Amino acid sequence: MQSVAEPSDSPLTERQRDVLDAALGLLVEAGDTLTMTSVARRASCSKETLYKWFGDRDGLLTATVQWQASKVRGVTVKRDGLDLISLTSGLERFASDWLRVLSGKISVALNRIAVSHAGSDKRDLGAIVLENGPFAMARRLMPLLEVGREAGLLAFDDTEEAFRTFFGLVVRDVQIRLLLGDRFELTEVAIDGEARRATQQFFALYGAHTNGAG
Amino acid sequence: MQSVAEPSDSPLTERQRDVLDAALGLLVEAGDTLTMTSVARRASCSKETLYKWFGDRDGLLTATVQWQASKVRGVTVKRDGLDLISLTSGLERFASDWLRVLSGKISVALNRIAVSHAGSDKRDLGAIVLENGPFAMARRLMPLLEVGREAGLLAFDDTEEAFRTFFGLVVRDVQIRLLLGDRFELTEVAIDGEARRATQQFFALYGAHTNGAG
DNA sequence: CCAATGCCGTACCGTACGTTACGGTTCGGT
DNA sequence: ACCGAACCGTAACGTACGGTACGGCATTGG
Repeated sequence: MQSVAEPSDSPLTERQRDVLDAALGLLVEAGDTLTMTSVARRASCSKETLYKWFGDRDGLLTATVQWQASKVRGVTVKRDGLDLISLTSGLERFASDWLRVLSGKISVALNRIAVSHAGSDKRDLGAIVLENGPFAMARRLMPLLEVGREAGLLAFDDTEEAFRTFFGLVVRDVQIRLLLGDRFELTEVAIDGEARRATQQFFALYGAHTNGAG
Repeated sequence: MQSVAEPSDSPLTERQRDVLDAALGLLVEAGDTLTMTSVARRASCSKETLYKWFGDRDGLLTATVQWQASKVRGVTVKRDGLDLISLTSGLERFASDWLRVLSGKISVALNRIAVSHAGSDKRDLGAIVLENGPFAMARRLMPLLEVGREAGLLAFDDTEEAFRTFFGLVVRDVQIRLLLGDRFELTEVAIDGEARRATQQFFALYGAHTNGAG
């Protein structure tokens, strides 16, 4: 076991990013059945290089998931001049963005990989996906909710509770059905409709003009 | 390829059920890394018998998932004398039962297997899990919701819409976090609390005394 | 022009595991 | 007592794939 450069330590070269993109494409197409040989062929590189750069198969998978995660860093929330209209549209955009990402082939493939490797004693892909999936959404959304509360538009005690309810209203059974392979038509307009409904229901539960939660 | 008795065709013998129980235990412990050899050893049977009974590894997994599914057939809904109290308690029991099953080791293991095999061109475990998971819950719950509507206690247009919202309020991010390997404390009292909250929120959205949905 | 380095392509190795084959044992039927 | 079926235990086979070794080429620096 020689010392291998951790992907998080050193920034990736362009060639390495190309290799990871190739791996990502194969992950989407073939899922967990992707082989080191297929990655090498797709990326037009040698297996030796794969092992030198990423250590082993698990390292390659981890680096691929992290690479995709690094591509979808979220936008931040600006706290100024928040009224009901902008809060509503902000929540709706969050919801539709989330559904769009969630139903994308890449997200489905990565979640599948992470789920099937969960509980393994090796590097934990599940933690990475959690960190860049639900937890990232929470980090982006919870400040917005609290700003809404400070502006007197929302009423709740526990921000995380409120977030998780919003999550449930938005995602419902969509993600698990996608992961389990259910054929799923989720058009752009359907996503926008879902986002509007979820936001509306969230206001019905946590809007300041109604009774608070709990 | 000789003709193999499909598990759905012929009822299982007691010995076969024992074998499948052994496979189920290994599935929970080892996940998808279970080997035919390990199942044969655990079940004290020969590999030849496994192949004769179940065809191949995939057939064994499928039979195991179906066997577990057949064990958790749900209870039916009685339509008589439904008032607000019994509807509420019915929904709460549904929710708590669902969360209890969902967070169980067997459910997590089976969903992991099904997710990691989804998209394969072989027998579709995902469809089986979907059928006996979310869809089974829908089949059990939707009649109850409609009875509640007929009794003037609930107001909604689309029963499936209402069910999926209930699903979202109950499950939220619990299942995906469990599948991704997040350590999760979900005690009995916590489950009951979650069930009460979800039911309460569902009434806030779909109760007949409030505005209907959409 | 000449190392030296880095990487490609490929052949190769070791192993794990699905699958098959086979001898030995139990057991119900006649 | 004999037969055949079913099954156990285990050895053996075939293969796919992770991981390694090595020869050749292209680029860089001197």
